[in-house]
Amino acid sequence: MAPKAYTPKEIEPKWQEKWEADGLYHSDIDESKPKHYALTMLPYPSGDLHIGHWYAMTPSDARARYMRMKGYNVLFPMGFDAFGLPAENAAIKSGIHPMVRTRDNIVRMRKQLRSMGAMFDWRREMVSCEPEYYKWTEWFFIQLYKKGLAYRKLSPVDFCPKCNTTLAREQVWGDDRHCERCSTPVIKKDLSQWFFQATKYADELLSFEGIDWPERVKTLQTNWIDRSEGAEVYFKVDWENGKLDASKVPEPDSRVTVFTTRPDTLFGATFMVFSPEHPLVDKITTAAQKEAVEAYKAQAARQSDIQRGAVDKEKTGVFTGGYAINPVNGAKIPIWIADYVLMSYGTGAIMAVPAHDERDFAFARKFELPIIPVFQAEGSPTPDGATMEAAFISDGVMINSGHFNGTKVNTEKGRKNPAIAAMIDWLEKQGTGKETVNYRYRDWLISRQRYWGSPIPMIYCETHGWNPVPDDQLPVTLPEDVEWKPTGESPLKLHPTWSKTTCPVCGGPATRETDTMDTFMCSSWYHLRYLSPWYDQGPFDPAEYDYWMPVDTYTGGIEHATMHLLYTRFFHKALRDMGITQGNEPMTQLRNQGMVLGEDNEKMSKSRGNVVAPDLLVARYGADTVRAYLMFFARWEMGAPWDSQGIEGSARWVRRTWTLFTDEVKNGSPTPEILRALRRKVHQTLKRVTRNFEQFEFNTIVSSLMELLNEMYKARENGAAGSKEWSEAIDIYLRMMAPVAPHIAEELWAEYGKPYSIHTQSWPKVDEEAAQEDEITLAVQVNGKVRERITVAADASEDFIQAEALKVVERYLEGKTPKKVIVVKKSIVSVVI
RNA sequence: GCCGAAGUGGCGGAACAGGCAGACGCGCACGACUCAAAAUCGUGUUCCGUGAGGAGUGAGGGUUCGAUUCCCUCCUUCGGCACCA
Repeated sequence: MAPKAYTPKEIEPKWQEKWEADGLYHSDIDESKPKHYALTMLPYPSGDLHIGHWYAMTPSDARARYMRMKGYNVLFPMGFDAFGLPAENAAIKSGIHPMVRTRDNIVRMRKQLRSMGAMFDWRREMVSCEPEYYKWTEWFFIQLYKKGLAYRKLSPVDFCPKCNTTLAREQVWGDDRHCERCSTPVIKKDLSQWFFQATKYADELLSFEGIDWPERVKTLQTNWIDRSEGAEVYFKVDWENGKLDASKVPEPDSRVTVFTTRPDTLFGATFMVFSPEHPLVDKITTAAQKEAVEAYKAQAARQSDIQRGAVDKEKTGVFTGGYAINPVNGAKIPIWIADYVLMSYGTGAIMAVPAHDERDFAFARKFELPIIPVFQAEGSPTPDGATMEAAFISDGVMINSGHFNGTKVNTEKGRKNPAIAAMIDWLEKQGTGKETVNYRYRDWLISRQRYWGSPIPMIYCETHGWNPVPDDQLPVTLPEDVEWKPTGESPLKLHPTWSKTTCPVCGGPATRETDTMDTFMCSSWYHLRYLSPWYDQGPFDPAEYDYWMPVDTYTGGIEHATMHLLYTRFFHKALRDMGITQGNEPMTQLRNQGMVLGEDNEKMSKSRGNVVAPDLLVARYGADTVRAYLMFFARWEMGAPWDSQGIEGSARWVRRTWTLFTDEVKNGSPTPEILRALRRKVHQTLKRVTRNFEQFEFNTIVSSLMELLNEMYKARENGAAGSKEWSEAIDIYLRMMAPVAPHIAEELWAEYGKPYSIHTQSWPKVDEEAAQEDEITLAVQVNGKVRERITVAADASEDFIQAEALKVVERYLEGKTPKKVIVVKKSIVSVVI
């Protein structure tokens, strides 16, 4: 009998339909089983499923399937992150409504997702642009607002003067920072926008206690938040020329606050630098300096922080004509503006200590400002500020610092540095400063001047200010009858009636917020909507929450390390403090996959023409082969360039499995050794594959199965087919293969008359005894070089092994007695002469 | 500049906890089958050397009987941040 042909085109849709019809992958609360919530990052419905989606999702699916076979009640949902810029830009170009386009794309992508044969529970699908979903996105906004975590403030944004709109960061192109649409250079503009106070949680976000996340992600988040310890110091500032009084502690309304990590160097502050955007600049600038200051401000406004930050840039700046009083010594120091001070970090103003800061040093030398060293290396001659060649930054003792002289200075930050501790104590006693922690992390800017996003459910009334839309009026839905104008103005703003409403307080005429929310807001809680997308009494059913949360395993790309993952953690913690969620973290375990590059080793992109289309691969090889190859061809967390030849190997493996399992069984008369060797290989493989699944080592899962298959071919040659050991091998092999290649495993399982479905079977148990070796080959080293090998019984004594080893390497011993012989059981004998 | 990850055959990669480097696969070579080719099957495939043997996991050093694995210095590539006060 010739083997049946392997026809994935028939087998795969057949099982996909049956699984669907049987609800095989429905996950429901079952208190009798431990739960496992496996989550993979949801796609943006761009139109077609990319090979990158497959690379992210199929190993995650395989592991979810493995967990299910291990006895867990597994939830593995899928949905769409459906709001966002591309759909809106396409609408402006083509006139097709984003909702129409997005829904079309989702229909197509759903079909493509189904072709993967993943165990998604489609009853739990969520789509973030549907009103049933964004109703709750709005609701969450209101909860955060009510908790005092949402606020409005003026914030500089990139603005295109020609299109008359703000631009997202990805819409600003090139080194000259021009508008994506009309190529006009962008400028910065202050707009009043909504923020979430994420910085309130900065310290807590720095703690990763109790979560198993990659070190890499933890480092990225830690660096992103960038906590630094120091002090704020208050300087009295002269903005009505000549009214400075050094003897008085400045009143809050007549002072400027600086943040410094080196308050111990305060005596060396010889000038002050403000960011050009600092609000006090206009007040302190004297008439004589006004022209120069205005010119400098205009020039700085055209640049981004990043351009301004270009490392080796020559220092520039302008004197304002204003002065400040150094609170420690009453010195009158000039105030400059310079673009190396950023409004977005600290307080936008610094005290400049040129003797001990490289940037301040360069600035002082260029503009001939005084340099006063305030500490020096112990026992060395005191440096002269006029002739110093570089800022001094190491351990030492304080000098030129009044009663602080002699205090030790080291390079530690914060109170670990005795000089800093002493200065902070003194500042706090004087009321001219206090210990402070500063973060690079900023509050989360929520507002987008765009149509295709969740509306911000706020209403503005002339008399009652901002108020949230009442709950019973949620969701605020997007109007459909809008015009797409290439002016860049949000259609919500242009709509004749949409923004007109009544004030929830007084019932008088009021206007809606026409900005929409950042789409990261949608993705900060989608894992909660999956729990019960049908639920309408709240964002999720608490019963489902109690059973499934937290997410046990979250998988996705590293590119979300600082944005999405940080927002989600913040969101969860904020909700926790409102009693909406429980526990400190939303996701217990995180794993990141790498990227599939094009065959040219470059990032895949349409313009490069190196995109690999999964649909074509499925048509040619079947989903099982594509899945197997994606798991096999690279270390998952690393990724690798695509290899269109390489997939042939996985295709061969799948076909060879098919051939072996459907081919005529030749009954033979195998020796007991052959059968024992077969069992040994089966259980050794099972042991490895189990470990590999636990540790996300997908590539070696497939290679172990390939090895076992090769071994089974040999065993069959030797007559093993038909034995009970052979049957066991088939059974265990298929169970191990099922998470990787679910269709062929199901088909062959049925072929053997085993009970449907293989995907509800349990994961096999390792027979440790069967996995043991009878004989062991040891390498024998002489002075670190492998010279011979010996094969001994597994239970051979150490003395016996040593004697055997010395016998075979006699000719390498040069007649000497070995100084030392080390026997490492099961592996090596090391002889030292 | 700072922080992080990674460097192993022609290629992707393997090596559980410091113990035989190169599993598995691609590619390539040779052979079988075929009129021929594809597919399939078999054999070989780190480098140098006919050989015995020698070298070898980015480079150099160290610890150790023994290092891809641990430590130090350096180089390269990739990612993040970047005048962060």
